[in-house]
Amino acid sequence: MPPDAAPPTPDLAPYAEPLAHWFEARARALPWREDRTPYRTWVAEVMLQQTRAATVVPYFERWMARFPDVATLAAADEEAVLAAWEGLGYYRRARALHRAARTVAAAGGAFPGDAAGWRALPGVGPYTAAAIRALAYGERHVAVDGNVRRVGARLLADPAPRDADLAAALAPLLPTDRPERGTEALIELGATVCTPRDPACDACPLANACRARAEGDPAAYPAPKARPAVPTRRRYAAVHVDGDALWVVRRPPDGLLGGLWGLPQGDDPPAGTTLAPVRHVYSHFVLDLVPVLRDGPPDGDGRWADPDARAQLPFSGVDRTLVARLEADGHLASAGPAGPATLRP
DNA sequence: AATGCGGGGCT
DNA sequence: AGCCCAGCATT
Repeated sequence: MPPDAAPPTPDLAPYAEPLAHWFEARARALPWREDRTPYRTWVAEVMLQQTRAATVVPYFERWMARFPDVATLAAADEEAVLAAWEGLGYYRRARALHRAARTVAAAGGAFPGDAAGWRALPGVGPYTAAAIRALAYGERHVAVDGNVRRVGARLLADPAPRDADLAAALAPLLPTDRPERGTEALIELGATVCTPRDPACDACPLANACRARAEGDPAAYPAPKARPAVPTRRRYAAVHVDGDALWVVRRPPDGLLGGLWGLPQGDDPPAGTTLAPVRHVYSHFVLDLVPVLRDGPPDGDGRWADPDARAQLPFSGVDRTLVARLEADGHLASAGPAGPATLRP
């Protein structure tokens, strides 16, 4: 071998059992791991799309208490489903989960029997389908998510590996018995040891096989993605108040915050009293939302929401912030713990 | 292949 | 102030 050639791809098979044992000894106790039914695994994997496990845990617990099985979920109102999802983000996931539950229920309540069936459900893509098959059914294959992509990129010292190539290259890491331990171990390793910055290689069961570590700078893999700068948008929220009620509208089902309720927004300033703007940071833009106190009746479709209704309806983060601000500044009555809400010292 | 889609935790 | 997360749907 020439002296400047890259080291050969490591033989990973000897690491399969150490990896599985590492997982059994060190894995975090997460609720969806307690009872690996297809329903629980499916709900967890959809919640975990682009969302950290620690964030998901309380949502998953509440969800399972509220919608313990697919029939219960299918029978629920979309409003209740979105309310249970409020704060988790990417609300299309909740609507897809709900639609898929109704599809499954309409088919007699049985989950799909093969990969193609799972993949056909809304909200189930390549990763989620692979994860459900591996984790809930024990099928032997690697599900490639962001964690596995990073672990694999470092293990092979490949700046931008393709998912299919990675699944094949990492397959030898699945143990002979209960291969799902290996699949989940790779995910767990990426989440807790092989982290994006400052990986804990001393704690890694694969350290001796890792080409990126041998090179000296494992955090250099995978290659960082260029991200466009996020623009700032100024928009206006119409504030109509009637007693303790606030006028709210439902957002269109698709698009940003689809299906959630909130104050009517527009690109142009309506007539009225302008209040201090509320800033909210989304992934792809920064919103400066300017509340405007309006006189007269609202127009268009919507409803009046008193404090109780505001607690029940699904709202986005910025609308929650806005309502809290209006209440704190005395523009809107809140639901006081005792006595009339409008009573002020 | 590129873009839209949340919110939060960490550095 | 970035970065990125147990990704998917759409174009």
